[in-house]
Amino acid sequence: MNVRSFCHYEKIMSEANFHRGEHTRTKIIRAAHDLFVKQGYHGTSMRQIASQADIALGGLYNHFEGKEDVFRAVFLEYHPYHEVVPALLAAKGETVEQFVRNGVNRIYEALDDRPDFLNLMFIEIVEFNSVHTNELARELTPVQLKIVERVREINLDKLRPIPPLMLVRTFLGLFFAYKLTEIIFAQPALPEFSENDLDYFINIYLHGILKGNDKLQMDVG
Amino acid sequence: MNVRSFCHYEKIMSEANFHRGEHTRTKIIRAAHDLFVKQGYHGTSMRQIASQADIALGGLYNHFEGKEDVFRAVFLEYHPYHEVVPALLAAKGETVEQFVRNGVNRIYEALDDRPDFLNLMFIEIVEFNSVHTNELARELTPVQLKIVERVREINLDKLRPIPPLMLVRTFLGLFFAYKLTEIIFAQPALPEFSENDLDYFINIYLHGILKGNDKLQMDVG
DNA sequence: CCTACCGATCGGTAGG
DNA sequence: CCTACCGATCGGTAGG
Repeated sequence: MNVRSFCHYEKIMSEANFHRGEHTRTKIIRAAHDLFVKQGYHGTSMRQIASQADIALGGLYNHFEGKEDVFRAVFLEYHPYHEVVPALLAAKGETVEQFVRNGVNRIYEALDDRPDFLNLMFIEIVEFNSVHTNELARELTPVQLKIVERVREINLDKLRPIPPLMLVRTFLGLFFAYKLTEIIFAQPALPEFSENDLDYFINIYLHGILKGNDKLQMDVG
Repeated sequence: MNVRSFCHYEKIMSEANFHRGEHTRTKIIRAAHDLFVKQGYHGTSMRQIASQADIALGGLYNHFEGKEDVFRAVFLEYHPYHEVVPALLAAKGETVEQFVRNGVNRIYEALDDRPDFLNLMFIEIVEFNSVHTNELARELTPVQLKIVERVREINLDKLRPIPPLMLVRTFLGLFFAYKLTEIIFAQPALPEFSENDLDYFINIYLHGILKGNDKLQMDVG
């Protein structure tokens, strides 16, 4: 939880008030998140957020400096890295293939509750020219290093020569490729893509990073 | 050019006026596109669009029913499929690898002038819940079939068993993976990613779809 | 009668 | 944390 530096007028605050304030702030962020991913940034008004969070419009400004500040908090609080980084660090397996499949499963399950996590990133890119994304990238540099270290611990004998960071980047790219092409190709009227579509992406990726003629353990293709 | 069905009241129109009207419509779409990709949908006002197109606000409504109608026209006119589909159909090569590399180059060059083509798709997804994307997907079904036919003409001996449509989908996913992870990982303050980053994605993809132990002709990894 | 626009203004809402 | 407002601007439309 952040320091409540947004409360300029409160010099002294009781424990009870502090927790009440934190709770309100959390309510606002959740309400704002739901509205932003559904309606976009400019499409969502401060009045809607206030109403959804069960406070008056003016009350928002006790917790946030303005609309962009609300979005920034939502973005930092709901960014998928909260799920993705622990999943990457916790992934286990004896071979690279097992590691990748385990990592995919962990991430897939962690993001399953939030099918619209991409919307948050898209809003940030189009409405704020990725300024918060860049801010986050700077802050997460040590985390990147930690992940790279973790990758180096794996037995990479069977891996083609690919820099660890590029390995992580292409791995995450897998999900973007899958999700975005699903949106592009999908036609709600027609029968859905089969459920093992993601498997094609995974297997192509695994064949792509592994050496030569080893057959994958759980190949579907 | 589309039929000007938006002018319900026009029963007869002279050639000169028709072309003047078409030109104005084109100017509006270009102006709106530039503003939308820079500022988002709700972030762009009809007044800004009119101003940028050098006409009065009221004049917009002689060409479009409203703001959403303007965006729809921009989306259909500037969607990357205009560049991507011809590039895919025109790709040449004697091996799958040559085909893929040629296709990548054609698409890369065609989209080079429009680094923000993703923004248009992102706005559509977050602001309109992909309704225009779905509309487009339905209209482009025959085009999909044409591309799949084209893929079948290629010598696919060296290819792992992957359905042609999945081949096309993962191929396009390549660009999304590259572009989006570039945004996520990039830090303007730090030295840029090297210029051959895309090559890693391409080579992983090629290794991923091709059989066994064949060495790629132009491998960098 | 038409097309292509204008200046002015409508009812509501924006962030603060 | 609320009520009561502000300057400005929103998308869209009026008559001419």
